[in-house]
Amino acid sequence: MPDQTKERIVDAAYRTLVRRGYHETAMKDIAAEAGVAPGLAHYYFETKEDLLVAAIEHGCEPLIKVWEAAGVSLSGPMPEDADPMMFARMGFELAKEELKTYGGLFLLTFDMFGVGLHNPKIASAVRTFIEERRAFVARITRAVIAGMAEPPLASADAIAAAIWGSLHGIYLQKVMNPEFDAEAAIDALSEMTMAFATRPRSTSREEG
Amino acid sequence: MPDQTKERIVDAAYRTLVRRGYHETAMKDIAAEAGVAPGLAHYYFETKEDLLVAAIEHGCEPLIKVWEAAGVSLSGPMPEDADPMMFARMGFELAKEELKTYGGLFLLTFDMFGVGLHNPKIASAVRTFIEERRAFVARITRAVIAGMAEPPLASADAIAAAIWGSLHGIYLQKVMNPEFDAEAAIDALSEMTMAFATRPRSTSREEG
DNA sequence: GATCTTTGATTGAATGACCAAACAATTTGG
DNA sequence: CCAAATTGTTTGGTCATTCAATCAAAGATC
Repeated sequence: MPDQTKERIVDAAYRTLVRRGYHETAMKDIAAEAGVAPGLAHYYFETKEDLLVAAIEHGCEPLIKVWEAAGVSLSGPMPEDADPMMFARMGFELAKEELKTYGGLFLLTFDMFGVGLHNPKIASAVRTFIEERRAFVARITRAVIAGMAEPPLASADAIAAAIWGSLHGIYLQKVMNPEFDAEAAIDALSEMTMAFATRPRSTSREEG
Repeated sequence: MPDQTKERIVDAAYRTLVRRGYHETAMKDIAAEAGVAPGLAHYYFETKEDLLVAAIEHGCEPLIKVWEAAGVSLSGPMPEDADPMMFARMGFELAKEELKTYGGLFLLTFDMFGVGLHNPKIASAVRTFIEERRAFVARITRAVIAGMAEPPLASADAIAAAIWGSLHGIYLQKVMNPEFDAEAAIDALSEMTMAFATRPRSTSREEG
């Protein structure tokens, strides 16, 4: 029962935070959603911030499982035998799928970003969150660069930051406006990066 | 004096909101920063939300002036005689400059995004904010596409969404971590888009 | 020119509500 | 019987917004 209860609280927190947002949900709202007394949330989580972090991690679980089912782990290395271009393409496809299926998680993520702007504890969680995912993109980027006819001027890390940033910028637009065609934007990003990765060796180019 | 006072309150709001964030600043903090009585802020602005919107607009003013000094208006058309590629390149350069000079504004912008996630009034302001800027990028994109050897599969709007998104994703990384090398990321984005825009006509390519 | 009047600007103190966290008391399960 | 789990209340504080009262200045009246 104890572990079950904690899990129930985290799940209730996730649902409530997605629905109402961090600053608009009270601890007792979460407790009510979980069907427990107001005080119990503080028994398992010292602060509301801790509960937010737990809720985000909880929300990310299914998403990470999808990636691992596809043979990729967020923190582990890329499989050596795989085609990096295929991985990149798959990444964009998965991104589209995730946005469609786990829209609430992205909402909560941006909420966390907002809170993290002026809250050290959340800020630290946000930095970890970003770095982990950006490093993942960087691993794929490095592998793709290794196969390019002419290596780019920019570092793999810089390119990864631009690509990860673009995905999240697209997520933002989608979260702020459900009418927004995020799939088309991700396809455009995919087309640009793929064209960049496969461009032929050129005689001369200028610098940015 | 009356107009001056309102301006003073908006300016105080901008500074206080940047420093402490929307949810962590009280109306009376803003009033204190402006050197007026607590009630006066509500005399000029019905709600705290209105003051946030006014503060953002106030913060954007110098930035818009820089663009107009460079011959571009956010909402107007592009000058017909200009080289679109040059405009694009200049856009990326200005983006780097802005991020260095007006870091606080970006912080406040992301704060507004966070608040807008669950606040209809702010959400509407955010949508306008995004659409205005994305449309601006789209105008440049359209002009660039017109000069491409082989037009892209993606629409100009989709490409603009990916590029604007990337810039803001990069801003986000910078805001969350000052160590982050945003200039390198913007250079990488610039390199990718420029390479894409100038790529030669190819015999055959696959779809994303 | 002196006094009254109006209007808008400004003040500072309520109001009314909310909430995170702490806590003492009770229950449960081993 | 004990320790962990759970309850529901209290605490101590916050804050947006309202409001009655003051103030300053600009007309209006005589």
